[in-house]
Amino acid sequence: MRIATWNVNSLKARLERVEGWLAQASPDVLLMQETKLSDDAAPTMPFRMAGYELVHHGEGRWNGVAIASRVGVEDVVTNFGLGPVRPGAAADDEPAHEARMVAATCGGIRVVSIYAPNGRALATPFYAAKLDWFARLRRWLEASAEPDRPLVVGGDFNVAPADVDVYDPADFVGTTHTSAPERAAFQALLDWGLVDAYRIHHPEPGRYTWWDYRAGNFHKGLGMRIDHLLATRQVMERCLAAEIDRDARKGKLPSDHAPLYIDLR
DNA sequence: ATGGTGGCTGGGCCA
Repeated sequence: MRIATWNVNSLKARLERVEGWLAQASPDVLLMQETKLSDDAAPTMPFRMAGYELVHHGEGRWNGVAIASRVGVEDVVTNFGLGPVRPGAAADDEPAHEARMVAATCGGIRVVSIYAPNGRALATPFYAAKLDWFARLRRWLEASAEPDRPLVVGGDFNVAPADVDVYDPADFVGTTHTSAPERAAFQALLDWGLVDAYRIHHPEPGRYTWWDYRAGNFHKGLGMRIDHLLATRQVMERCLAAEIDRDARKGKLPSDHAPLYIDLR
């Protein structure tokens, strides 16, 4: 069983590339982020034609998460079960106002597709909201999931967990994605009972999932590892491999993220 | 130190 995650940066703009990647990589489950679509604009039919059910949770022009599965979809939960998102609501309003979380059970494994807030800059309300969002994710796991059951939390975490996950830690001092509170929020997920599946299989530095479109950063190798597949022990016991498909970042009009996948026996 | 690219759009905002 292959489970993948990919921040596609607009599923509308990327549909052909996603279809091509499904055909080539043949994942059983694909978690997507930044679909940038409303639910009624979700491309259900193209996925069905490729053999996948599509569960989409979006709000329109920003954010948006989805799960494509060819091994079934059960027990869908969106937005941490808080109800419909309300785009434009105040950041401190409840329920959460952005489409950043959808969960389903696929092939006997609970999968969660998440798109963590970027945070923009330290000492902004957006950064504080990012930390609050991670605290909410952790509380949701405590309330609605079991660390001794098969579970995968995957997506764009917008956190590089360690210095080896960025090309030059000095470049990130005073910025988001590498700050101690963000790393602590990531660690709190591991402490609950999740394992960073890619890092277990790849201790080496210089492995990234995102490269800025600008300044030729991809070709210079200037990236960050901010997309992750975190899995509970029952999944890790079955995990044979974890890979980043860097080739999918190449060519014309790619996403700025590469897909990441794990293979389970 | 700055700006660079891309995807919403239909002017900025966001990443």
